[in-house]
Amino acid sequence: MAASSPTDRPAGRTTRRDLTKAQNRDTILAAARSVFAEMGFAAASVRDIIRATPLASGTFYNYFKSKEEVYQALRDDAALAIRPRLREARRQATDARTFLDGQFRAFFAFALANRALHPASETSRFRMDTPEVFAGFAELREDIEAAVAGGVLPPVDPARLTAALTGVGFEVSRGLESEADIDGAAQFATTLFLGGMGLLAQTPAA
Amino acid sequence: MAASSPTDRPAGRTTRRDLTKAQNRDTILAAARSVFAEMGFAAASVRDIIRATPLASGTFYNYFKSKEEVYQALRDDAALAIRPRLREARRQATDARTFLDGQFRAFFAFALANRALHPASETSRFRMDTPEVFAGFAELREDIEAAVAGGVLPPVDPARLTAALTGVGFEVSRGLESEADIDGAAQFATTLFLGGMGLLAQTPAA
DNA sequence: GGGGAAAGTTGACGGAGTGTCAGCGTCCGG
DNA sequence: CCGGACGCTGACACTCCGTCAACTTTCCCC
Repeated sequence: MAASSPTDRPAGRTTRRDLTKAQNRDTILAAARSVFAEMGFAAASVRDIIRATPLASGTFYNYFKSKEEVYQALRDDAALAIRPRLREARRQATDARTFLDGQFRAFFAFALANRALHPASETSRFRMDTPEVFAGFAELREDIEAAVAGGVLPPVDPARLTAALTGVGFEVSRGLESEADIDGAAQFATTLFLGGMGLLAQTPAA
Repeated sequence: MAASSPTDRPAGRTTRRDLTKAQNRDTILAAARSVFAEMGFAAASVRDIIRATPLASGTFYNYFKSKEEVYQALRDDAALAIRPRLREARRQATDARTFLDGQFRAFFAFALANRALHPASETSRFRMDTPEVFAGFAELREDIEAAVAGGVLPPVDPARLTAALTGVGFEVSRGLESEADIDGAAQFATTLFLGGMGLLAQTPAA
C-alpha cells in the first residue's frame, strides 16, 4: 500500500524493470492528460490514449483497468497535492476568519490552476467519488470538529458545515477567471460563512 | 423550435402516427429511466435501453442521438418540474427568511423524491450543463436581483450568491435520507445564508 | 559471463456496441 | 381506394473493448 521502494525487493535494488514500469505509467498518464484535455473525457477512448504513446494496447491494461481509472489517478494526484495545503491552512488558523479565508483562498488558487483537468465543462463538476477525495472531506470534517472543540469555530453541525463549505467552494470556484478574482471570491465566501455560523451558533436547532 | 402541436399539421389533426410517435418516445424514456436506475448511467448502452423495449435499434435514433440525450431529456423533465415550484416560492417571499426557507425546502423535497435519477452516486453530482438547468439558474439569479432591488434580500453580489445557494443546495441535499431530514437541513441552510448575507451587507467589498 | 526462469510487451482475436440505411409495411389525404 | 410519405426494422460496416498466446527483455544465481 505504502509507496515504498518499487517491488519491495529484499535487497531494495531498483532494477531496470522497475524503471520502465514507472516510465510507462507516467507516459500513459501524460498521454491521457493531453488526450482528455484535447477531446474531452467522454469522447476519449483507451485506444486514443495508447495511440498517443509508443506502447501497445495490451500494455495499457497492465497499468489501468479503464480510462476511468486513469482519470481517477490523475485527479488523485490533484487531491494529493491540495490536501496538505488545505490542512496546513487549517492548522495555522486561530480564529474562524483565518480558518475560512485560508481554506477558500488555497482551494480557489488550486482550482484555478487545475482548470485544465476539467475540459470544456465536460462532466462539469468535480467528481468526488475516489477514496483520495473522500479522505480529503473526512479530514476537513475532523478538523472542523477539532476547531469547534477548540473554540476556533462556533458550535455548528460538522457534517452539514462540511457539505456547505465544499458546495460553496466548488460552485464559486467555477466562476473564477483569473488570479484577480480569488480575493473577492474568498472574501465573499469567508464573510458568508462567518456571518452564517455566527447566526447558527445563536440559533439552537429548533 | 417551440414544442407546438406535433408535426404542425395545417388542420391540426392528431393522426395515429403522431400518437405512436409520442408513445414510442415515452416508451424509450421509461425504459431508459429504469435501465439507468438498474445498472447506472455509465454502464448502460443504447442497446440495453431498446432491448428493454419492443422497438428496434434503429428506431431509437429516430428519437434521440445518444444515451446522453435521453439522460438530458429525463433530467430536463425534472428541471421543468421543479422550476415553477421554486419560482413560486420566490414570488411569495416577502423577506429573506421566507425566501431562503422556501427555496431550500422545495429543493430538498424535490431532490429527495428524485434520488432515483442518480443511481449509486454514479456521476455523483447533478450535472448542470443542459439548457433547461441553466435557465433555472438564470431565473434564480434574476429573482435574486429583483429581491435585492425590492429590499427583500440585502445587497449581495447576485452571481456569487446564486453560486453559493446552488452549491449548498446540491451538496447538503446529498446527505438527505428521509423526509424527516428536510426540516433540519432547510433550517441549517436558511440560517447560514441569513447570517451570511447580513454580514455581507455590512461589509462593503474591501 | 551464461543460461534458465520470470516479468512484461505485443498485436491479433472474439465479442459487443455504434450509427446508418435500403427495404418494407402502415397510415394519411385526396 | 390508391399513391406517396412516413417511420419502423434489422442487418451491416465500423470501432472499441479486454484477453491471451507468443515473443522479447531483464533478472539472478551459478
